[in-house]
Amino acid sequence: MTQLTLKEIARLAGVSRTTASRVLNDQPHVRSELRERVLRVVAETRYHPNPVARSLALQESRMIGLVVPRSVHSFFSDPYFPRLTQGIAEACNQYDYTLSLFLVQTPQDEAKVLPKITSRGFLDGVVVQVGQMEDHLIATLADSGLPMVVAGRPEITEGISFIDVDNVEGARNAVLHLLKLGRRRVATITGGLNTAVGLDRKVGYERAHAEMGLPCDPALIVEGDFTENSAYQAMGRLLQHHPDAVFAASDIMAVGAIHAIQHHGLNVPRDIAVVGYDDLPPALMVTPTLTTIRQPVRRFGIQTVTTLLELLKNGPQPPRQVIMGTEIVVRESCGAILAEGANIS
Amino acid sequence: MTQLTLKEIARLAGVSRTTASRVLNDQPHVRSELRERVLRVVAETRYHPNPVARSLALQESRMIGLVVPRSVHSFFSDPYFPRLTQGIAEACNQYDYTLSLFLVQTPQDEAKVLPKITSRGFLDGVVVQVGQMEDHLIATLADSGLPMVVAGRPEITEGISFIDVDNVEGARNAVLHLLKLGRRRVATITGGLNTAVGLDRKVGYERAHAEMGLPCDPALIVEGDFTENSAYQAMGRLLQHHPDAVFAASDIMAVGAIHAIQHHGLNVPRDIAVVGYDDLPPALMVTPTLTTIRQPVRRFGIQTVTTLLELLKNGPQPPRQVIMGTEIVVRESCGAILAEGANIS
DNA sequence: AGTAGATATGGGAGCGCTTCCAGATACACT
DNA sequence: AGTGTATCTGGAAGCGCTCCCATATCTACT
Repeated sequence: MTQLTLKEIARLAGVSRTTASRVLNDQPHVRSELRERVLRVVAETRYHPNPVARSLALQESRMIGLVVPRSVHSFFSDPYFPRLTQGIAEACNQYDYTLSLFLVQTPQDEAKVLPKITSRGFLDGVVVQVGQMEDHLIATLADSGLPMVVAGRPEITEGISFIDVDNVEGARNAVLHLLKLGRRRVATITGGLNTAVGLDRKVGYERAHAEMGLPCDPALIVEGDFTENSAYQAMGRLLQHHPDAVFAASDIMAVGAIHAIQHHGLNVPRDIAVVGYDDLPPALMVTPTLTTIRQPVRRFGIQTVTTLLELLKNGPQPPRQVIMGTEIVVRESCGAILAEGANIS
Repeated sequence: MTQLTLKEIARLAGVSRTTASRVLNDQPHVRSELRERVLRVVAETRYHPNPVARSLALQESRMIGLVVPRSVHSFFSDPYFPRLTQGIAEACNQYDYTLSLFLVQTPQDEAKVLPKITSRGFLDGVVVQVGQMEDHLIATLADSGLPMVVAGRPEITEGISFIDVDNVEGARNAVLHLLKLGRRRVATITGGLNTAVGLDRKVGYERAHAEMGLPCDPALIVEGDFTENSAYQAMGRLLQHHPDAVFAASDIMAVGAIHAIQHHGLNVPRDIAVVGYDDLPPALMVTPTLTTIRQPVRRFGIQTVTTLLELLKNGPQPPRQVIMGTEIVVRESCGAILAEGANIS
């Protein structure tokens, strides 16, 4: 079977390449009779235009890249990355873009992959998942001129479009939930305070107290590092200060906290209520099941793409910075469900 | 800044396009003086050839696709997919290929995405993750002529290259492990027996018995469907037949089985030893920690790519079918670690 | 000095598509 | 019939690269 090209289609339909091209691109100035003839030939031969040639001529590839830097690799152990990818891929399908994936694990990868990403004409735009200490990568991409949207909050936001989840608001709601259930000594195990996420969630904790007109006891704030073990340790220390609730800045840490509480012979949620953050599978595996903050990860991915596409459509313009909300998922560990009021003691 | 092209580079270096191209592609027939001059200009201008134009001229894109059909979406909830992707991406980086991702979730997606995938010149080859009932997709891709490797075992293997993990051997080792620890009433909770994986693991169970010259008691074989709940139910039924060990065809099911055993007041591993399959996070979250079969998922992804690249290099040829081994991860639930010999009762 | 044979060089065509633009055709008027 | 306008049509150039092939240059011979 001879290689199918537009020229061949045109020949078969008895028209010129131009006319055939017009038909394929739904352009005017083609007699409906010819249009039909071309469409029939296309259908019969199952012809599809060569996207590479098309990209070259149009100077746009209809491809966008997703760049995942090495520091994000913790994400491979939680469902964040797959869900994000799913959202992004979904949006790409919808808008007829192709997604290509760049996992940058080593500096060598970076040296190899970055030039490719920024090569003219290869990608129309790029989504970069923010990790830690990736200013360099983001800066390089930013001034390559390639349209870019950052998923997460980059360290420098100047002139950069990004989508972030409102960690302050999420944490605030978590803590507010506990306070409204009548808990009055609400502790927190923070994430690493060298990360934006860790800091934001701590701010949310403080803000909730301020809103309710309650003081924050510094003894009830302990730093963890997002691992279960760090939270287990942290909870051990917290217990000396008799909290009646804990907000852990991640589900994994919440699990660590619950284990610590239980090993001290106390009951969750009766003695100490717990709220986590992320709504990952561990939240359901633990006993009692975990009340937590769910992030709209899939929608987040979609948002990332739609924002990028807007950037593409409208050319260079003021960067867009979108902050998305969260939702609280109430389960057993906060004590809201099992016993109404009885817990307020 | 004017658009950089090969022509421009050639002009700056005072040579022809051809010569410049030769230098960039490490081809002979260029005086070393000229070569250097060109390289210097390239370095100064940070020029990188336009990959799209290159693809068009070379008739190869150096892109491969990863196609994930809708039925694989359970994979989004376990780390299989991220790890596979990681392996694939790693290999792509190494061999200078770009990976593009196609999530085919709906029939509409399929209609939209398939023509794109099979368009001439767009992808050099494709890796298809096998799900359930995807013969159609695989068949379509197969006879589009696009070089293809299937990750997993497709329903029809005729003329198709695929990489699979040896589920029979993995299950066999799991059960052998239990038998060698002296267990004599080893039950199994199988996966859905309408899936290749479910069937293979059951065959492994039987084969282990055959090898040891032991009979299989049909009462000790119960079908689950890979969910925790199905295993919990199954285990309940199994208990009436007094097994002293259980091989569950997935970790999730092993967790269900352990819960059931414990709720009946029995001890794992003393009364009943348990071995799972997959080595997913739940294996570590449960008490006692789970002995299980680990799949080489990342290496699996890499293998998938190297096989595809061989196919690309050597042209159409007999399909390659690779079966990869597994390894057993011994933890507490099988009783091998805590008590040597004491369990043999 | 002359020539075969190797080695360098660059013009030009081609990859498959889009699109400008000039020319052809149709239609409605005076 | 003749002009003007709207509507079609297709040749040709161009997107940025590779590579064939004809030509130019350089060695090492006789």
